[in-house]
Amino acid sequence: MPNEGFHRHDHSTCVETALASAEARCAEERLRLTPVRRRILEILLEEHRALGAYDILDRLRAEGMAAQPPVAYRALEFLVGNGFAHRIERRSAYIACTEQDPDHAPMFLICRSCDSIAESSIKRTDLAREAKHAGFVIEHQVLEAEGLCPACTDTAAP
Amino acid sequence: MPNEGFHRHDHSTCVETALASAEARCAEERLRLTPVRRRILEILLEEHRALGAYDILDRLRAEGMAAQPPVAYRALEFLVGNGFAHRIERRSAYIACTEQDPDHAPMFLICRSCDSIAESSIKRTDLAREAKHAGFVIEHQVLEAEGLCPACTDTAAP
DNA sequence: CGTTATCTGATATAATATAACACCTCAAGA
DNA sequence: TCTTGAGGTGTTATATTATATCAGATAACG
Repeated sequence: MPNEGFHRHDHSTCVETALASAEARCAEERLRLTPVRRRILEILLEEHRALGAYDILDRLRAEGMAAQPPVAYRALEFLVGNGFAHRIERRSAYIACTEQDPDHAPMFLICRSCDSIAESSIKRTDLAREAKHAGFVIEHQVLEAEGLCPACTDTAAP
Repeated sequence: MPNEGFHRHDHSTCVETALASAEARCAEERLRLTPVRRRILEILLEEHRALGAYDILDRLRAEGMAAQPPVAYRALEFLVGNGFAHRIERRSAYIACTEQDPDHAPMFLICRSCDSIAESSIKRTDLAREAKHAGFVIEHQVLEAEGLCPACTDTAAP
């Protein structure tokens, strides 16, 4: 299914699967998925929504782990840098990655009413074409759309 | 010219033209382009790059205007809300708008080397099509691409 | 002219993010 | 085996970005 962000699904297995595949890729590419990094990815996967760095720190603190801001920011830098998570700029928040396709750039659909976020995607070339007109070489794309998700279109304030 | 962000141009006239057209539109739509708002728009136009709210406050302070954070944030809210400026999420910064076409969403090309920013654009429908698959209604789009501008492609670090 | 909405000025504080340094650990090379 | 260096963690302190709130001013409009 290309986009399950706004749909129910079996959550415990999806967390396990994603964690396992992250572990596999780290082993393959000699990346160190240390305990803090792994736990933070797991938290993001469990929540299945965007969390602020300080939300994550609260969780870590509750579990007795080290919880100074750099702990979260460093782990998030690793996770985002390696494609295991994304930063949602509009929210200054972080969310686990649910699709990894090198040909597509992630696109996020953020509901202003219920704050749910779905990860969609767009062909990388679609934006690259625009950039090319300006002689610009894209290294990182931010595609975020804010609006109303299917569940909120009827009920939310205008 | 569709995109002059990475090119030289006559700057004093472009500031004047943009200000005049902002004034015209405000008169037309009963929007209040007050002195602070006008001055901040002018600063953004003069700089022709993205400024942080506190950069703007420094400028205001130097000119003897009120310069508490809310002064800038309120004016920026007005300017962004009415399309006279944009917020660059990747930089937590603000830039004057250089194109206004209701059919197109602004797209920003941010050079990671020299930090220049060009405003390009993309058909609104291009992203809306993706969103529609998810039953999502877009109200606001953020399209930002980070990379290297033409002037930096050769010289910048990899 | 009076009323109401909008805007400004100011203080305080919240939320987000980074700098810097000591220490640890583990693998690669001498 | 030693040692050395890169990358990771823990911690303190601080920087940067943004908002809540309330009192007073000004404009819009009947």
